[in-house]
Amino acid sequence: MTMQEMAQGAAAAARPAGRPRSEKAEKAIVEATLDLIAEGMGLAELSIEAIASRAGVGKTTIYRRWSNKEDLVVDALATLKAPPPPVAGVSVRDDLVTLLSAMQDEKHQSRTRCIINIAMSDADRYPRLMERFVKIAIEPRRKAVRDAVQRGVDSGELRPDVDVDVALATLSGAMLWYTKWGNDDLTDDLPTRIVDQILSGLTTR
Amino acid sequence: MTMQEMAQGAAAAARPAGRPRSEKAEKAIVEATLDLIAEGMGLAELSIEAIASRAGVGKTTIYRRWSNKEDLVVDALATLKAPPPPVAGVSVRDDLVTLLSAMQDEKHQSRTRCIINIAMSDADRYPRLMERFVKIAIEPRRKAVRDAVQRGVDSGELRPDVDVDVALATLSGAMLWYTKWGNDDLTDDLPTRIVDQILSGLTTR
DNA sequence: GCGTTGCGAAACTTTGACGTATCGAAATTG
DNA sequence: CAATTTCGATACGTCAAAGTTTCGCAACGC
Repeated sequence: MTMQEMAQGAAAAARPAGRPRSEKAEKAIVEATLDLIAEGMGLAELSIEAIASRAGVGKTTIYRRWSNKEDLVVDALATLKAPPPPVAGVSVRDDLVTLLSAMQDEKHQSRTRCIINIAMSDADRYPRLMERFVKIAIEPRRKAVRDAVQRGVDSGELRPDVDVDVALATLSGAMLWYTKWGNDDLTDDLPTRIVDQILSGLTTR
Repeated sequence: MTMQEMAQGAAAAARPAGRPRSEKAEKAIVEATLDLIAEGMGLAELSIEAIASRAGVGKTTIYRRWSNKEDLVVDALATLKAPPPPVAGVSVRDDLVTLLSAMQDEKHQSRTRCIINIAMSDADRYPRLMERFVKIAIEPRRKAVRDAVQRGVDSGELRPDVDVDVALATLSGAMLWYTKWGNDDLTDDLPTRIVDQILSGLTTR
């Protein structure tokens, strides 16, 4: 074995000779998949042929990489690097408003709308997909809100007996509710109204 | 026309002679449809043949009554008479706990699990179905919570500046969140914890 | 340049559900 | 009993999508 062969084996991990797989095609396939999901297509209706057509790619090129639809979707979703929702600053109230506003904005960005659609519609079926999906998409957002609330408890800004889990469910659930069944009147001040009302409570003081 | 013919015409609305349609078969079809939906089958995967098989019925018997899948599902869902969630009593807090507890219980009853599954998964596609579905399943529950909150505002138990819509989203959304992504630790006191925390707020007093 | 492998396009087979038709049996009216 | 209609079962043609194969061309290593 020559030194060149050794170096090649280590670096390229045994390039098998022949035309290398197109990185561009792979990208296009993943993009097309996410686009179709973002447009509201459920996993059941999502067809390989639609993906191939949208990506301008032959079906062969897809099947050479993924053996079935679920594998492809798993990988596609994995590329949605959970952007740690915009980090926050000083007051709990402002942090929460920032996080909820980000959630609201994401409903309009087609790329992250995937997350909502999949999570709401196809979560139960496709359990294998869900495991990974929760990890990459749901958990970071959950953690961001949870951390903000916990920070408030630690700093004394919030009551020490606050149930962080319930607070998380309340805040995120409210945005979820409006996203799904709101009357399209998702005004910009909605996150503010939600946060302020949750923080101050409903009862007369 | 004899009197007998008249009476018969009025009572049976012109029975056309021949074997009458089996009420039992009709029931079995609707039941099978709801069962399959409750088991997590989406409308896309739901097949007429699966319904016929489950109901122990020929496909003919289905197609004789409904011309397509959507019509059948609409009628099936319509049989889920929205049970006006258990009426409430005196304090807003108790009323809300009652309503949220009812929501929690319904997640375990397969018959009403249909509502959640359909609402979350197939709401966007099938708009014609949604119109009727919202009316019979979503709206009554929404109204019950909203009324309870409004009652509290009117009685002075809640602050007069409470945003009823936001309160509704907060309460219902929290339960929705737990139902969908909760850690299975849906303890019986969850509704109590949610209501109490929303009522009292998070900030130190 | 030559062998190898990937490419997109298209043809192909298979699968599963749709919706219709047909069958003998059963239920009902007259 | 005769006519009519529904019953469950099954077979049928259609269609959409899955998944496989083939083809001519392109890209890479040697």
